[in-house]
This record gives sequence, structure tokens and C-alpha cells, in this order.
Amino acid sequence: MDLQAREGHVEAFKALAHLTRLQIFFFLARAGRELPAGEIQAELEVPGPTLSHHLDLLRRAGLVASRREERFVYYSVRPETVSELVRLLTACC
Amino acid sequence: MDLQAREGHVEAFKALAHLTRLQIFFFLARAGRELPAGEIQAELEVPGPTLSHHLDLLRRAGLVASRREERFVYYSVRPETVSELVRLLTACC
DNA sequence: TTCATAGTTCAGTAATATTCGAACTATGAA
DNA sequence: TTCATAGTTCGAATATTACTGAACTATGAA
Repeated sequence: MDLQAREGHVEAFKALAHLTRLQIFFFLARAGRELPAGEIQAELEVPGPTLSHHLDLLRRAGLVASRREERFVYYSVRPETVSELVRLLTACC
Repeated sequence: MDLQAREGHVEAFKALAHLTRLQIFFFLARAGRELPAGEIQAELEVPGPTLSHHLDLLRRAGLVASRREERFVYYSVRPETVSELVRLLTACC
């Protein structure tokens, strides 16, 4: 196991290092399906621009995927990235 | 699995969300034993106060333990905290 | 004592992140 | 067209983190 700190890992941990973003991420994970941004907003009661910013950060970190369909933008977790973090942390201990 | 975002998880992810700290953490993990601060400093070539600051953050997040013995302060990873993160992330996907 | 070593705390500055109103883009319906 | 809905981008204020030289504490050796 290589156990090397890479910039990508830092970005992923950064994305999870904020309560609102962690809540967004877990809400998506619990849902087990893609959700439109508006449904996340209704759950977390955060202003639109703030939510958009957090979703963008999660997306750039590779933790969620986004897809536009008609008037909605659907977000979903990307399990591969999560697995990579699990693999990394499991290699530690 | 509860999959609830708690402040403690945020703190742990924050601690890992920085390249130097991730390097410190992995260096300790690879060592597989406690190391004095000076040995970490020799490896990472970071100024003393900066290293001290990062170690303090990792310690407050529960990711490492510290112990003074004579003139040295020994740091080691706390596997329980890492396991908790793994449990959390595994519950996602 | 005095000195050297190991590490931390202080304090000021620089850099990054967060927040969210206002303005914008995109899509579909009337 | 015109309007409403869904969401993003901009911009500027605020807040938080990061960095590190200087000064400090703690321990052991001479």
C-alpha cells in the first residue's frame, strides 16, 4: 500500500472539512440516488448561492457528480472517490 | 449505521485537509511507532513553530497522541479515530 | 549555576475560505 | 414573446487559517 499524501486527497478532505458540506454529502449518501439541488436546499435551509458554492467544491474534489436534466441539476455521490479515501485511511492502521 | 455529520468528524477532516499535516500523519502511520517531533521535522523540513502548530491541530482532532518523555515529545497515530472515519465513509457507499 | 537541546507559545501578518444579496443563465410553459 | 422556476456566477465584506521569528518553558548534562 503506498500511503502517499497527494494533493487530490487533500482536496477531498478539505471538501468534507465543513459541517454544511458534510451534511450535504451525507444527505446525498443516505438518499442513495441523485437529488436536484433544490431538494438539498429544502433539507439544509441554506441560501442558494452558498449551497451552490459548496456543491461546486464537493464536485471539484470528485466527491459528487452533477448532471443537468431540463430545469434541474442533479447531484449524486461518487463512490469511487470515497473508496479511495477509505483505502487510504485503512492502509494507515 | 447512523451516518450523521458531527462536529468531531469535521474537525478530523479539517486536520487532514492540509498537505503538510497529511504528510505528518502518513509519516507517523508508516513509521508504525511513536516518533519525537524532531524526527518529523527532519523528514518534512518545516520550521519548528509551524510543525508544532500542525501537530497541535492533529492532536486536538484526536488523530494523534502526544507524550513527553525526558526532553522529547513523542507523537503517534490514534487508530481508533481513523477507524471511526473509515466506518463513517464506509457507511456511505 | 550555566549551557545546550527539544519543543512550545506569542503575536503580527499574509493567505484562504465563507457568506450571501444582486445579477445572471438556462429551461420550459403560457 | 413573456413569465416563472432552478440554479449559478459575481463581488465584496467578514471570518478563519496558516506561517514563522522571537521569546519562552522544560529537561538533562557539565
